[in-house]
Amino acid sequence: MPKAASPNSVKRYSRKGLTMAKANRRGELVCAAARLFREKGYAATTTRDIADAVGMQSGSAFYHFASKQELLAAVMEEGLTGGLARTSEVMARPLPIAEKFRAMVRTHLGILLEAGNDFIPVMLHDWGRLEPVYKQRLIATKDGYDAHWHDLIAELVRAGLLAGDAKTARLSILGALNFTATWFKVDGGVSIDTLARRMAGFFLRET
Amino acid sequence: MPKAASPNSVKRYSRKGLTMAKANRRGELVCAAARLFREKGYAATTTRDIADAVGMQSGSAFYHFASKQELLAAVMEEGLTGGLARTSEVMARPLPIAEKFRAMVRTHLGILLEAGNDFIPVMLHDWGRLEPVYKQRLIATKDGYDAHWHDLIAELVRAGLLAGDAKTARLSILGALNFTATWFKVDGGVSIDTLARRMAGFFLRET
DNA sequence: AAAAATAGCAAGCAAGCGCTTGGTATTTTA
DNA sequence: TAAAATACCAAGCGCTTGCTTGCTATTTTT
Repeated sequence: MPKAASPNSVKRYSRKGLTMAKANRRGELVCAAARLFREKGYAATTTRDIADAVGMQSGSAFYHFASKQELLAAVMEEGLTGGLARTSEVMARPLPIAEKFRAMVRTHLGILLEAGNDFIPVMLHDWGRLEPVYKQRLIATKDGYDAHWHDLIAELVRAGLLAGDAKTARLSILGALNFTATWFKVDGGVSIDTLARRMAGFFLRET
Repeated sequence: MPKAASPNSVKRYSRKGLTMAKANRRGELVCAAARLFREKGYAATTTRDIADAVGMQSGSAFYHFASKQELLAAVMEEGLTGGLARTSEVMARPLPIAEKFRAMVRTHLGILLEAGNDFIPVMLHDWGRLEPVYKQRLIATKDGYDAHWHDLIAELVRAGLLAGDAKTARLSILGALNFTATWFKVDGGVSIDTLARRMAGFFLRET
């Protein structure tokens, strides 16, 4: 039985070790899925929509992904990997803590709002639609992400630059930042840079 | 042709003029739909799920609602009407502005997090799945809701109790509050009262 | 008491869904 | 250069979906 060889899911789509979406057909599917999931939601997006968006027959997408769930997981993993990389880089900068906070706010808003960055918004909106087995595969990366914010905000509270307890501060700040994904429009008059400066200024207690 | 008379959609389900869900069969459908839409999302919830939840045949729900979209609109309208009533009552109280802010934060968190209040969370999550014609019917109520927060926060900024410009403050605060709907668990150790006090304290600049 | 309105049930239809299958052209490896 | 792997296409299968239809039992109105 010469069964067709399908590499289906264990497949690198990177260049020089760095995650680089859209480098091949599989990456195109992930990007198209991310865009459509963000626009219409996971459940309301059909696998035909996604295949059409990259000029494929609807069944052909299942050569690259075993299921629609695996595609959703790939979208979120792309977002988490890219976001964690950007965030780690900012955290490693030798900056005064208030400046680091401003840079982190700007970076997080970039991850959420910059054109083409649909991955994390999909995760924020459709995390509940991802089956538990796929969630587990992402939680480690997700925790690494949160840890950076945990450390950053704990230090800001200790320095008296944020009010209240660290947990309330973290949940409030990340809630406010994440919620921008639901209302921010690229052509809405305010740039990401400006929004980041204003929001950081709203939270920080300058001394 | 003795066409069956179906009152479908123009139908009051109130008692003594006050919106009182679950008072009749139609109200039961709205509440069941709200719970299921919140748990699984609008698109992933079937009309059979909803009918089953109230012990109806799947087709019978369409005696009360012309379409699944009308059911979604009814869920959101129930949330907006109830939320606006609670919010207006708080705004009318003769309180010092900082106390009024604390009361508004508590009320808003109640609308989002109290058991059985699934309506506004559905609106926050699935607003994008509502067809434009239904959106327009809700926007007036939605604006009345926002106006209260607009006035409240403008006054707080003028009084020096909130930092930054009023728009940034409003978007940040409402973002932080609304995002609690995605992570708050009733059995998560912290009560709504406590959370409200902490979040209000995080935002306010006490003088 | 007749008529009409209310609130369903039982059955099912057409369209759309995720996914599978058998095959093929091209590229890569042995 | 033969064999194997890659990256699809064309067709369609079985199931689920929102919604419709014809009918009936009960309550309300005239």
